[in-house]
Amino acid sequence: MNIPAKSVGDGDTSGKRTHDYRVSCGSCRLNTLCLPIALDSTEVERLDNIIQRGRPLQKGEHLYQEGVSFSAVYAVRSGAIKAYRVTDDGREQVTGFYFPGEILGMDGISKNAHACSARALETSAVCEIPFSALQELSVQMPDLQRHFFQLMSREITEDQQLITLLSKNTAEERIAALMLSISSRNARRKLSATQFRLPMSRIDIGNYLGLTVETVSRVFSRLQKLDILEVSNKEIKILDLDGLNEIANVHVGDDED
Amino acid sequence: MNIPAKSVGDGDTSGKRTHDYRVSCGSCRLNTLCLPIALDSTEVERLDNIIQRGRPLQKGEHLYQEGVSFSAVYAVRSGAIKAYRVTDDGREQVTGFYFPGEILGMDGISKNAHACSARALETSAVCEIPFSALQELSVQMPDLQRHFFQLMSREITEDQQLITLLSKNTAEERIAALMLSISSRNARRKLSATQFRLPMSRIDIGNYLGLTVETVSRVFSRLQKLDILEVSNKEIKILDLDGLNEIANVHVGDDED
DNA sequence: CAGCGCCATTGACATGCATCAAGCCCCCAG
DNA sequence: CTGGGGGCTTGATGCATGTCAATGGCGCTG
Repeated sequence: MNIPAKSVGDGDTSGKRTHDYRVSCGSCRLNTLCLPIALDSTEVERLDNIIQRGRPLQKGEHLYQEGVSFSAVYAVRSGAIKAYRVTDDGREQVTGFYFPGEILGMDGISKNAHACSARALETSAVCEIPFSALQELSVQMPDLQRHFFQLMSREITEDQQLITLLSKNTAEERIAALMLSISSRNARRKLSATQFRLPMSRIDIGNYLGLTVETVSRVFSRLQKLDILEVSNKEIKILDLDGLNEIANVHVGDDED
Repeated sequence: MNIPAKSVGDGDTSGKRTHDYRVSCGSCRLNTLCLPIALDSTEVERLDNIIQRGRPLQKGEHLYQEGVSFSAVYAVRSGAIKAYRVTDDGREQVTGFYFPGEILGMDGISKNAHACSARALETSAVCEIPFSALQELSVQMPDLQRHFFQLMSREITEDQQLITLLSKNTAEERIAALMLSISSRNARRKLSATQFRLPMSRIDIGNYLGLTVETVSRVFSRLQKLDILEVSNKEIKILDLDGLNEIANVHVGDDED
């Protein structure tokens, strides 16, 4: 709700879907972050032609569900999406949060079926990029192919960072790292790096970071007491970016020899 | 640098190292698991032409190091490779183990520099696949492009499985899952699914699974006491595959209501 | 064959986080 | 304005796993 999809805000659902959800890539504010990066204008136009833009997702609505057949990847235009999978014993594991300009769904390529589910954390607009068309286009546009390889590779390295975080770091370090990640992703979009509203619940944060809600809450309280964060429900203000970095960096050099 | 081009295989080296490192993809025992899958024979030949095969890596030798510029991905032909990154505070995080038929190095694509290091856990043979050539070939061979997308996607979903494991599961469950993973990867290569030698140390296992050596050791002892595994140093025999599966599956349905 | 060093095992103890439980805050509906 | 419910916070307690320490086993080297 704090990031209304441009052109969508009024008279959303019901019959008259004549609204232009059809922001083109060429005019999209995010085209320097998203897929079109590294393409020239005629290429962007061709990419634009394969992309589908639908009505925005309401909070809680699914973009896709684990197991359903894979046909497209998605770019977030506004709002926020969480991806999660359900473990064998029925618990949920959040695997990622996706913000405007970011692309999700690539996990589905390998088995031709989505390996996670994705749902909107708040009202969100999303561009659907049919994968078969993207593949064909990639064959014709090597820059696009390369860029998409890079996007997938980035997803891999980010997952590996999370693995490291989960495997080695304390609750405090994990929360600090997440806050910094959100901060820098905001900065990328020219939003405030020090003040933002978390779109996800404490439960989701804990789930993502391998912690319980209670621990998440306690860590926020502690960081507030240390004057590193100011936390008011979902509203976060980073008061001491250096301090936060220090915590996330596992206090390099804290120990003797 | 540590993988001399294939033209170097015979002739150059002193003595009788006339081994042909020049196994071609067409004749490679692993070609149904590896990159060539889904390609017809003329395509395999073209792929084969870009692949470099060097002398084997000795135990402990690096295949590539974090930070060095990225130029190729690698397929394991024999032996075993571990991938790891070094955290900000200098500790190591193992991010994966790679066995014959598996491909590593895709993390380097996004930044054009390797995001992890890779070193041989035992004497290993590796095929080097120059990435720029692979990209060009992919443009000409859509099946190859698709397959490579799938490989990257598989890496993503596997990382996500590890994330879930680290975030939700107990030490016992993690070890059980790793043993099962190795078991099924052995089976894929037509080796025994129930008896094998671990190429990695307890330290590496613990590091990979977010546990200390001591915990790994204790879990092995416990599983042995339960007659689920027979452990003799690195030699593992799975005595009760179902039992192991049950442990890894987090005892579905163990709790009331 | 002896000695050294690394890896693995085992035990005793410490601790960070989970669990359980209670209460509070905020938002929304009526 | 008032009541209810979900999400968040805070406290008390327990447990799984980390930490520290000692010992054992195996392979390598001279």
